[in-house]
Amino acid sequence: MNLRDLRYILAIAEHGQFSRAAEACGISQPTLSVQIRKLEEALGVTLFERGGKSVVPTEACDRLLGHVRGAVAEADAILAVARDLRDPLAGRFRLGIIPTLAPYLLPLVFAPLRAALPALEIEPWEDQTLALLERLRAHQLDAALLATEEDGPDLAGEALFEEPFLAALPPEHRLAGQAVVDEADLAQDILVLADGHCLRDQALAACGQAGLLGSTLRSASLSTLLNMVAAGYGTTLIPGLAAGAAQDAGLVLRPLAARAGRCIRIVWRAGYPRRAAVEAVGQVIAARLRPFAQGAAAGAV
Amino acid sequence: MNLRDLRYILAIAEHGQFSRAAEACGISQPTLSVQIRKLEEALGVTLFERGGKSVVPTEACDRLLGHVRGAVAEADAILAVARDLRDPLAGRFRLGIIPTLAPYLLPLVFAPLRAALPALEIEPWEDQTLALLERLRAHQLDAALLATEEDGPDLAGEALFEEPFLAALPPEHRLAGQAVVDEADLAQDILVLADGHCLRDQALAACGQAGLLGSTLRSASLSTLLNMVAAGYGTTLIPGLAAGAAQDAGLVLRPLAARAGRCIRIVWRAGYPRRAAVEAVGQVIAARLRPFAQGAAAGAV
DNA sequence: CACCGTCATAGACGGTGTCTATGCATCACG
DNA sequence: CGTGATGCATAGACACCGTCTATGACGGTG
Repeated sequence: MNLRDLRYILAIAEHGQFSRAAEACGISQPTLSVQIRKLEEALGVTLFERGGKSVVPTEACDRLLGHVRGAVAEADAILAVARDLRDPLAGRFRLGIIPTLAPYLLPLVFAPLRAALPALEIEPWEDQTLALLERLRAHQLDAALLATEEDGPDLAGEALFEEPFLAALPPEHRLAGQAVVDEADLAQDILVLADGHCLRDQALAACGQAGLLGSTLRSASLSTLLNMVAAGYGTTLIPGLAAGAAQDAGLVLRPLAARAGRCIRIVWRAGYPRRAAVEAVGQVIAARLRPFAQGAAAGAV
Repeated sequence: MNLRDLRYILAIAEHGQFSRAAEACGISQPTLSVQIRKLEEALGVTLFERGGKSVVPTEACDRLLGHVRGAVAEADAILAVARDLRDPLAGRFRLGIIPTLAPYLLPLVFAPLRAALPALEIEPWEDQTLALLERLRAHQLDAALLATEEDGPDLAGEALFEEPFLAALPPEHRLAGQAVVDEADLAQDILVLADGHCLRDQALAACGQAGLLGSTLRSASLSTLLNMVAAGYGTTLIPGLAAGAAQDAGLVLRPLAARAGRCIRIVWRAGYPRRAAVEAVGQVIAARLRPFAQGAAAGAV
């Protein structure tokens, strides 16, 4: 039995197919067939039931899979720690980012990150909070940028910066004349994102949950939402970093009376060995965002 | 990196010496030296500080050792679990059984199965033929006991025993006086099971499909059917193993002139890897039913 | 009926883990 | 300060095994 074999098992279990799994492992399909057969003989256990088109893990395989994943994860940890010992700030770094943050934050921080951490190959991965947490726990991400509060005892997090919310209005809207908009006033015709976006819940919470009735329309993306508001379908509440995009869409932005906002945090697994890399990435992002935070404190972004 | 290499690391860490560690691993000392050096080069980390007499793990090695132990422990767990799973006559065995067979067969074969295959945890699953075939193909059953003929090329089956049908009559019925009942005579007032039961189709086929018009009432279960017949609503045709239950309900049973009956088969997926378990289960059931088959040949069950 | 996708099998090749033989460094000791 | 003992490193030979390409068997599909 070999670590390589274990990775083969995981690949087949994931792809449900020998050929795809072989491709994913970078070997030929016959090689994979032979290796799995040898492994099955060595273990004395049939791992997969081959039936024409489909390859289904046997119950025996299911009972082994946990340990297989464990062994592979530990092996990966060894490699990661070794790399970290050579140079903590080098290697691939998979960073999850929520969709209401990624398009506005990444352009800001990508260059500074490359400059400060040239050896760190940052791979952004954009998805909603729950999906990111899942991938994080599955060791498919090294860290994630989230706007939610706590994530369980197996994860750790650190606040990077505060992002105030802004009222986004069509120019002709009755509230556009005010210098500051009260959150409760927004609630009457607020448009929110689709389920799963943390911004949706936060926007509704800031406005006292009222907007729910008024808006059956729930946009899948923030940019769609901005265009909907620009077309006069209602108002919305946007994160500060999206101010530029909102202005480009022709919207009027106003600070909120109660200064509602969200806190962007970087989150990682509690046992993650490359803490230095997480810290460094967090530092760079927080440093890049500091001028914006001061601007927000002054009431304009 | 290799699981073998990881065991080498642990051996050296334990013995504090290459030669002893090599001996413990069953390899020569030069081999161990070479392998560790290669591993150190691959990881880019010096693992042991060789100082003349003493071999001391580096700090880097200390930080890796936990993961190394973890990986080796998981690998050992895989081997241990596989050893447990090696016996095909052990573990869960999900056996589908049709409703017109289960209540009468299970009490007969459950004890013999436990006696002959003590490590096999048989989980009966009672449902109609089509549902069982679906679950079988979906890998949610290991095998099924059916009374139908063929099931497609992706499945295989083996006959276990023949089960003759019997005419079941109320004692006061006009046919009750006959020693043998002709199938066609039953057709006039036969009651049958609801759609989906294979016994329904087989009973109608045996009687020439005639009974369909006479009986708008279609029972959902065989025991309901027996009670309906006992109450004088008609006659019916029951599988031999239900004879006891029918007599308990106060019915008169008569053999059929054309000796209609059904064949109980055990069916499994063509590619199912635990053939030995299927064979063993089939053998035990067939052996238990052999005395009944002789009794049926003599005309009474 | 031919074609495509899938897994299994066969034979050839190259890498690598293993061995034995030997060299080198360190340490104990007379 | 030699000398032997002990322990790790190096070198070359060999065998195994993981890999490849080519091909076969099987099932589904146009």
